[in-house]
Amino acid sequence: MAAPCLPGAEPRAATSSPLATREPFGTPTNFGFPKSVRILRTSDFRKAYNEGKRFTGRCFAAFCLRVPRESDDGPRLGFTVPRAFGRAVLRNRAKRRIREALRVRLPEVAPEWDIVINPRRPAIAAPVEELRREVDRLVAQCRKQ
RNA sequence: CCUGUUGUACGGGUGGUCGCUCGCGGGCGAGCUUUACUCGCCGGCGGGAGGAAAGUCCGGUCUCCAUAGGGCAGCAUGCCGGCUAACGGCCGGGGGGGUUCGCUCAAAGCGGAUUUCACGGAAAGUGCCACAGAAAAUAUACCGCCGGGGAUUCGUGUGAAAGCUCGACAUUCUCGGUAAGGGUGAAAAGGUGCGGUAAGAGCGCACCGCGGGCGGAGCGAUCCGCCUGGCAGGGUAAACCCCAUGCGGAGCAAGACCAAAUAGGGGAGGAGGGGCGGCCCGCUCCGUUCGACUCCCGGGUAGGUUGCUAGAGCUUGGCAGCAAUGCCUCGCCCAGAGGAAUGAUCGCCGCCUUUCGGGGUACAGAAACCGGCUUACAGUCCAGCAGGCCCA
RNA sequence: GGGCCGGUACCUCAGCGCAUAGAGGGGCCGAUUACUAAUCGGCUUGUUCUGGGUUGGAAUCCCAGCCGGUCCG
Repeated sequence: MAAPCLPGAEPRAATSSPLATREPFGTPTNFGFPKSVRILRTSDFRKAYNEGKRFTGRCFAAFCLRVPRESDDGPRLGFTVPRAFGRAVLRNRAKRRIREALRVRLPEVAPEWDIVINPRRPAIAAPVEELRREVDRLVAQCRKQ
């Protein structure tokens, strides 16, 4: 493979960050994931589960809730992995892989969304391309206009 | 050299890109009159999972409840000595059991190697011991053996006979002696041998075992020797229990501070209630006028800071000790998150495997912190032991 | 961070030191019926979760482990 990573998803995202220098094999740059864009409160999780729109894939289920916000610190993201999913190593791996796949696409999502992700078992071993495809479908639903 | 096993050390390396979190110092901006301080943004440097972080089976540190106090109950531990902050852990020693080898004709015994043991008490008491067996815990009825007496039958002597005398390899009754033997059973009231006897028996003797005493060695468990007693008396305490020792209870969601939330709203009960745990005592706080506390209705907050990581810490060298470990010394700072970071992805190299396309690379993720134990684990290094092959 | 409970046939369970480890359901075979269901008769099945230990003897007692469930803060 001459250009092994990111066949389709990468180029237009990079344009939104003028300071980023383009690396030859780089994934999109300049997309942090600080605490301010994470869902941290139990009440926020509750609301997303009860009122959010459900989006189901093979590797995860997502609950998306449109929240009116005056400031533009959205969109926000949260993860829930139950104990029944597996041991701690597996829970962490599933969560981290989905988070990284979604992190680089976050600027495309409209800021008014709260998204809660429930990973599923296949996310532990699924190839990266499959994860990116599912993230594509999720982002398409919550895209910025 | 290969395989197995036990212990020990390690448990992929390197580079690119994009992130997360903590710390350090820098620039810019804002709050403030300025310093200080706080907040935001930007880029820089440094740290960032384990040997088991796991299971939560033990022990502690720490915090609050009284400076953690007395008794009962409960739980745990249980040969001896040492180590340790402590332990149910570790080290060393003793004793018992198993396996194996040697001495020996063999057994017993002795010695070596290896392995294993929750190894206080069954002469404080209670319970239980199926089946089999005469008997399963008080030892003694039964069978058997032996002796005395009687009856039957037969024989013998005498006699006319009845009967009497003596005897028997027989059958049976009765009185007594005895505990050697009695198919069993996991276990049978010391064992073996000789003597002894009507038959027998520690009845006597020798050796072994056991109890008691004395002496010696050892800190001690215990070992060795001598004297003495004919023998105490089954097993089971991972059955109840007894003895000794230890344990107060809860746990970082412990606990402390700040902010927010207010009204001590309405109603009913009410002399006791809380700290306090299974119970009692004791201590302490609040209350019986101004009403503690409990219940119901209604309402509010469930955010931040701290505890939070420099420690029974790691490491270099030396000394003491058989060792566990301790002491001295050189150097080091090594995660502190909080819906929970420590990652994702792409190369190259290493290792294993291959049907030459490739595939695989263990067990596993800190949650206040330490010391153990246990369990999981691809592969690699070293050492010990066992087995096999090759060379000399 | 703590407490408690369970694991026995394919399933649901009983059994509390001396059993050939049972019951119900299921399954299989046969009878009945034109056929099926129901009914009746017979048969089938255990590493008692695993590994040690105590005992003469363990599903049962003790220890360790594995798995599952549940409760409290």
